[in-house]
Amino acid sequence: MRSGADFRHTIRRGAKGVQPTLVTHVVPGTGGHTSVGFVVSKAVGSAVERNRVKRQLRHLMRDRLPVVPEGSRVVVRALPPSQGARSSTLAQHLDAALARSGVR
RNA sequence: UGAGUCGGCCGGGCGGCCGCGGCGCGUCCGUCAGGACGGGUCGAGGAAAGUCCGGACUCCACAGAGCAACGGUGGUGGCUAACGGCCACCCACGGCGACGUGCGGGACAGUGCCACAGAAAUCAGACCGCCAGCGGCCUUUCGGGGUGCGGGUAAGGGUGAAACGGUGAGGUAAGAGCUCACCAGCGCUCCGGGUGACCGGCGCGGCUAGGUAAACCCCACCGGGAGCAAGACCAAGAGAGCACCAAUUCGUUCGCGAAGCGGUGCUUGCGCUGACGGGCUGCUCGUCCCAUGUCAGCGGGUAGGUUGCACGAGGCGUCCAGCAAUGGGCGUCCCAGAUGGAUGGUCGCCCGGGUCGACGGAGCAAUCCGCCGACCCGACAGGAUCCGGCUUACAGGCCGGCUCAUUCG
Repeated sequence: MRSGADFRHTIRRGAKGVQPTLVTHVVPGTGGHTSVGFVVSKAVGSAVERNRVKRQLRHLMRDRLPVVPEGSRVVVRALPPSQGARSSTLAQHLDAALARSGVR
């Protein structure tokens, strides 16, 4: 996901899943390709720390693409506690948040 | 061996599995666009950071020029595209020393300021003290002493960051560069050395001069403005109303009626361009741009895409010139170009450091060395047009030069 409009639409209309380190927004089955975006604000940390979190989430989300309905739009927002978190922790929270957002 | 100082460099490594961005290649599929798979190659830093200086590049303005204003820089010589940077040297200060620090032009061009303390803070200054004289009073051992008044005195005391040179001698009522000798310091002439800042020396002068210019100011030198969201190209898009013409479509009683792509004209809105009048940091000649008004002409706007954009003040090696900064020759290499922004995720082993414990060795001991194990830690920090600097942040480690102290030879 690349355009600001897609991000805005998904965050406003998507089903929310809230966890300590992240929040997911999912709009299922709008047709076309499945798209995923990440939002890591400056509150999370410096550029180095934000990139690290974004890379962890990108790899975790890649493994979960098969369980997301085809054509969905997903936005993962990282919260400040995600700074320095282990990938295993982020994985747990991502699974739980996606479940609350109606995936699976 | 210990203490110190300066410079240079590195800033985790290897492997398994799963992945990412750019650019070539091959095979296959496809309606041209393109897609799939395989393989190759390149893919963050010493600070990529802060955005503080300097440039390249681009646009705007400019015949441009002078003065003024404003901003910046400030020992000398060199280096550089340039710099407020770097190198070497000078001077001052600190250190035994290696070395470090410097916001290093001018305080006889002028103006201002110098708190508190102190009597007095810059054409300085009599509070105490010292001194002789004078008159009154008190006292007297008849020498004088005390007190008071005006006067002389900058040697002494005290205040201060700073009090108008220092030491000695002469001199004097007491003193004073008042005079002399030496020393310090200031100015000037001359001689020698150096490209220069400046250094060394002979002589003379008047005897003595405070600080502050990151206070105003003076002097010398430098400076047009905005910035890659610069700029260029392309795609898409390009208002409303009225009138007329009208491709085409629909209906038709074949007369025509309705809708209307597109075009023309008028009105209005918005934007752009030009002219007039007016305004530009001030002035002069001159010129251009712009808010608004009038007139004329044109049609846009918008971070959509492409480009700018990565062969460069380039990296590495070597030789030469130079104390060095740096420059030159030769050879060799191609080395990030993303745009919600790639260079990674995870696991294992190793490496480095710290703490604790066991064992062995040396020693009277504190302790040191070796080896093994467990646990913990591995920093600061992510390109966004590019380059040269500066500044700031940084776990830990490596290499080298030099200095001082001690011991031994």
